[in-house]
Amino acid sequence: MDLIKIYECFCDQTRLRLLNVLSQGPLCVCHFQTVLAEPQVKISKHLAYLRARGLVECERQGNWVIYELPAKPSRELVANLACLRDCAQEDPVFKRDFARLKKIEPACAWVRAGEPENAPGQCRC
Amino acid sequence: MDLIKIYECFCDQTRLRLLNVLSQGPLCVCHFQTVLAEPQVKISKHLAYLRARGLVECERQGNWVIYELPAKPSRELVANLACLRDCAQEDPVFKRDFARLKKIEPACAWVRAGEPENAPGQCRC
DNA sequence: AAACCATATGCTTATTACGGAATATCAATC
DNA sequence: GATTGATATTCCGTAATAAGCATATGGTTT
Repeated sequence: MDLIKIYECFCDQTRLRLLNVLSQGPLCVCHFQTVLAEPQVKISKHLAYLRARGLVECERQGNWVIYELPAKPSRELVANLACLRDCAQEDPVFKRDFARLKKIEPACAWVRAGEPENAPGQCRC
Repeated sequence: MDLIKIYECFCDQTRLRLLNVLSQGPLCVCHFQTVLAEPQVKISKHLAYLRARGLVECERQGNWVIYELPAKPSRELVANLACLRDCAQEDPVFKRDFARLKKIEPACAWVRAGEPENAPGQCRC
């Protein structure tokens, strides 16, 4: 029963926030730190947790590691992410994350565009 | 963030099975034992877990305790139960539970009908 | 190669979760 | 009131989780 893995990932607030933000597109770890305003260890560990259960995938690009939702997500994952997205609509925490995400959008445009050659020498967020 | 409580309840297989079966209507504990084919302690504890988080409600009727989904479920709960129902459609474990539920339907008709006066003197399942 | 940056991994502690065996509660019946 | 039936709780051991600190890794730059 693969559903369990999904719900194990969903039952922590930090992970829900990560997944919610990821629904807007790929990001690298430093961006998560800024958007969630949580320490690096915390972000990194929860991403590892998600990765171990197949809820996210990642790819290294130089110093940066880009995380994104699976390219071929299961039916269950799609359904539950949609449900989450729906439920999170009004939640202040999720809304705040989205607001901060919008703010740093310029700084992470190269990720979304898939242009590692445009990555800054140093993190800008 | 109330979503977390929901997902905490969802991340155990026994609880998912309980909720799935409950989606068909109220039942009492002995019925769950038969349908899930799990020991009494296990069923009772997981029902208590669900109750503590508001995912189920219960009412005593003589020797029996009837469990059901909340009369006024939150928007999030409704959405997630629907999603679960959708995802569980083809799962063999859930399907087996439904099959066993159908088998004992006569034995628990009085629960669904809300007729405690028709409860048998002794458990029939 | 040394310094630096972004990210990951041990290690520790506290908390919570799960299961089973035994026992307790609560209600009905004899 | 003693017994029986249905359900809940306690106690135990084990395992998983979450968080922080310190440190390690992998890659880039000088």
